[in-house]
Amino acid sequence: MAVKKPSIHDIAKAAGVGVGTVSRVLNERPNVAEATRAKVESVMEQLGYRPTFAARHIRTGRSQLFGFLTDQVTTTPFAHDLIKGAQARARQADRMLMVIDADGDDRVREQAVANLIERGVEGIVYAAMFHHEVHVPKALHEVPTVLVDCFTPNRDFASVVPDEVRGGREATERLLEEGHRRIAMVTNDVLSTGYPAAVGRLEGYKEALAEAGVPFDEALVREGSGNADSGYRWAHDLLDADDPPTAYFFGTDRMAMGAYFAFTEVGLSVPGDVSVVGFDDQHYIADALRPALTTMALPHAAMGRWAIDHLLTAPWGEDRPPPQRRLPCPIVERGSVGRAPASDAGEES
Amino acid sequence: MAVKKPSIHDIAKAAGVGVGTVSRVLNERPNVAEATRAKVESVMEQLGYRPTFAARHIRTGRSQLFGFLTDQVTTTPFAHDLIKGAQARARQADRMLMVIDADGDDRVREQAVANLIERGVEGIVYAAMFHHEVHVPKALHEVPTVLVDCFTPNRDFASVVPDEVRGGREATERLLEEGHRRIAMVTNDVLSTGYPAAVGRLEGYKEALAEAGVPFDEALVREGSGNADSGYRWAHDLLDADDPPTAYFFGTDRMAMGAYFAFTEVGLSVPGDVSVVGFDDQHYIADALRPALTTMALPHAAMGRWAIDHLLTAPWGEDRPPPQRRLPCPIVERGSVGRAPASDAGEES
DNA sequence: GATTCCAGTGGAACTGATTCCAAAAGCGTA
DNA sequence: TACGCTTTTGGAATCAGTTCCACTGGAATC
Repeated sequence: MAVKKPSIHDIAKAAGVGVGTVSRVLNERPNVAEATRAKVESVMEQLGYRPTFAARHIRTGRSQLFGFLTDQVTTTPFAHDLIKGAQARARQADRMLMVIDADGDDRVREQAVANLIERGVEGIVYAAMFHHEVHVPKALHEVPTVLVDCFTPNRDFASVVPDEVRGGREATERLLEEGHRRIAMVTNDVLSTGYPAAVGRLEGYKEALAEAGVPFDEALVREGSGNADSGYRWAHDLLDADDPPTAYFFGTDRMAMGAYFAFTEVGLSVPGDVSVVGFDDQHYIADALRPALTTMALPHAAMGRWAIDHLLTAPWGEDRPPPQRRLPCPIVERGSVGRAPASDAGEES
Repeated sequence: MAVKKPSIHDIAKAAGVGVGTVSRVLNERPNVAEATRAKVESVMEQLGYRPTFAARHIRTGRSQLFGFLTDQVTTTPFAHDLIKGAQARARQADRMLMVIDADGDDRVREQAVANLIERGVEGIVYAAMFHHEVHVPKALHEVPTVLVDCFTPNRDFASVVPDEVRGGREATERLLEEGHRRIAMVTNDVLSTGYPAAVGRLEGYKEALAEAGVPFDEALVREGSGNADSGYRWAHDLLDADDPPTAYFFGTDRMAMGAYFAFTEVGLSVPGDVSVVGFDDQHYIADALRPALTTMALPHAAMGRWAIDHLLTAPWGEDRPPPQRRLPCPIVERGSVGRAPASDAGEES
């Protein structure tokens, strides 16, 4: 059977040196004679030596490890970008990531945090899959923590979330820029949920209109539910109006997709007849639509990166209020926004 | 500043017992007097004791850890189901998962494997994001490994992949069952790639036709490229034929989505006029289409589960050829398959 | 009353690294 | 040749656990 893995002592014996010397070679410390270093290295090579990380960890106290915990059933394809962003930053700092999907189970969640702490993580990223308020395991207070795409009621953790208001504003501005004045907005959830993604995007929409001097018209707003069906229905509903909108801002790409079907059914073309901006940049959908959908990207990778970066660089243990960071949602230009019909264009024409 | 974390020795001293006793309590070993156990536990509670996993690992040699390595830029939302499946199985066995996205970079990949080995992983899952042949870092031979959704040329690793042929067959059978006889098939990639997903699904399509006694008709097959545009174009192309198909089997859901647009444009309704089956079960698309798309699900969660299960239970070190497992792609019935028009129905009617 | 037996316990040895101190070796200069 | 540096080296102590062996003391058996 496989022989026991060699330890630093085996290497020392085989190379005829002391363990200290082997350790020095391993860590590329100075003050090792070139000949000795070569000798030790060749012995390591020969015996197929691999250092045991756990031993180093226990002695130095450094685990070089971060925990990454996602909080609930992730029916979204978002998780991966978040993880990738976090991991990229972690790799730069020579750290690894332990990913756990708690899958909406509170016991699993608690257990996961305990496990991570026992494994000595230097910090934990707690990521939600959509922007909302969360209640986290109390054990998180034992270790540096950053919340991603979520926040606690009393803001007692650092947190990084998308800037929904600004996203909504910029989406609307893009449409105004092309001369549109009758711009419909379908929220990505009912407002009564209080979700920042629903409330904030609408808020941004209003801000942009106000700034452009376009009066807000209640009749152009619908409370959607985020899915394709909802987009389809509300699009038809808005199309039935006396003076239908020339542009649509949907709170999700999925709703925009549903709306595309509605437009196709009534013979309207995008962006010739109507312009559309989505939200989320689910590129599998946005890229696949014809024409491809212009949409606001959620800064998942950036949030993941920010979270790890904060864990790496922030001074922990001090008591000042933890930062609540908002990251912008960049617009992704594809092909669904066009000039407003001349008859409808405002003062710009 | 925060006081040093208490160790097992601190607990022993505080509780007035030996370290051995504390260890016994910690591991719920027998032969500890009830009073002692209670005393020790209360002290642990008081001092906020957390065992240090690394120390246990180093002594017992058990890391309770698996590595999960994805091999390239994962533009797909698939990764997450795979991870979830693997993690669910790992949790059952009280193991954790270290996830690394190598992102197509060979150096990162090598480095990642080395890191995982140094961290003492009990095994590594190497997952591709689409079914194809891969070349893996040689260091993987040092540790039990399972390949997911991929395989090596000489089959020297255990591997678990979707049963593409069977998936293609069952998708086609579903259509035949409803009386369709002119069934188009658009492959999810050009066949010259040799990808099992492209070649295999077509193969299954042919098998199903043969079994049903329906002659294979070259004119009903197109080599697609997987994306929505490709589906849109080939659908129009097929619709232009003298005797257009009554049913379509697309190698990806995205192509099916593109085709939906084509059907809408020419005024055909699904499933009344044409039936459609997709592949991949990208539910964000499949659920969002109207009607929702019937499609074949890739067994991602099942593959992840199988991989960890194999690592946990297979006898390692023996030399028999590693298993090459194929898992079925279950059909997900939604609403896009209907009865063939009477005029077109075969002997079944 | 002596002899087993065993549950309960303490603590030394060990795991594989790092760290640090003391000692050895090498080198230049007086 | 002796002296003082610096460089190089060996190895004990340490980290936080587990494991195992030896030792109690009380109950059961003879």
